[in-house]
Amino acid sequence: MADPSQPHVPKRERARRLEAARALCRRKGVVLTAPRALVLEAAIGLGTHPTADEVHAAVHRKEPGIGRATVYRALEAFVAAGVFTKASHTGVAVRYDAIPARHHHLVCLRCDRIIDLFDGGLDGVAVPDVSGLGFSVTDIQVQLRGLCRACQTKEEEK
Amino acid sequence: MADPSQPHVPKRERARRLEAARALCRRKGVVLTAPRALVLEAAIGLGTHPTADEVHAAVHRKEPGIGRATVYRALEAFVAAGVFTKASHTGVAVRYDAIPARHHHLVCLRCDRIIDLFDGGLDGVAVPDVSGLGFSVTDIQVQLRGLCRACQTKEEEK
DNA sequence: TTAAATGCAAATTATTTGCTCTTCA
DNA sequence: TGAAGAGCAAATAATTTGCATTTAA
Repeated sequence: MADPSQPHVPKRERARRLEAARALCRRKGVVLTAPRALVLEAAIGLGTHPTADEVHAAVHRKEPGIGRATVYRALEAFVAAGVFTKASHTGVAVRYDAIPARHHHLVCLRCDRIIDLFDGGLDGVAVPDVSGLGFSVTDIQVQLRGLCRACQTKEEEK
Repeated sequence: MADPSQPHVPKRERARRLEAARALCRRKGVVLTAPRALVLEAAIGLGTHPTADEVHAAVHRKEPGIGRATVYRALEAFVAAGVFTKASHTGVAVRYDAIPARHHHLVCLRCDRIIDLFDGGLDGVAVPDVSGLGFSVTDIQVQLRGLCRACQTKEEEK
């Protein structure tokens, strides 16, 4: 089931990513148990931006014994270690934005708070031409991810 | 329950936003029924980036008869009309990103597909200084939102 | 040998849907 | 009058948690 809008990632590149991810796990002290190794491999192998359930399905095909919770927990462990990131999402609930004017967002990775950022410099970012990918852009937005003040304090306390 | 990390939005500004939103609804043919008017007011009044449930709670305080589904449907109607946007989230499931290298995303607003974009120009965007907001940035990412090729076709068919 | 990871099932949370009743053009 | 919106309850989907068991440093 190839995804035509997702440029194909060659096998060599995926192998490279996998090796880099393994190395990062080692460095960060994330133990690569057998189930986690499968999760890592599946998530990278899928190539797109898989959901936890898609990863679970792929893993489950190879090793039916592996449960959903294990996959969810492994993915979160990878995110915590900086091996993966979450794309276009924080928190479990949709957040609505009532400001029509162009603006940007500070996204706290710990508490999912979103803070508005009005910044002329960012507004000036030129929209690259992605028509070659068949994509039509209606909106451009910069996300700065990190920790809000409150969460920085909480992290220090740990 | 004021949110200290969210700069306070003065009453005058909120009133302006509310009026602009009402005008946009009129122009887009979104009928502002009584429940929808309350949703609009609550979502803008909350000032932050509320979840559907937070909006529902606020509306419910004023008018206990209004159900959750009505709030969800109203918010989606506003998004469809371009009155609101979704901040930092598309789709209902978290999507994981296995690419550690700096890159950006095309986000399809219709099918929630995420497409990687490697673009030197965007990589060069300078991170603005937001230490004044107490925020520490670890990552900057540009999101281009719009419609992927497949969804453009589907929209035309409608 | 002990803290961390797993597997399963149950619980929670977020969102959607079916259906009937109401409302507004 | 006829299509769109509302309200409620039930269904579905995504994610988390509790707990007994296994595994890796």
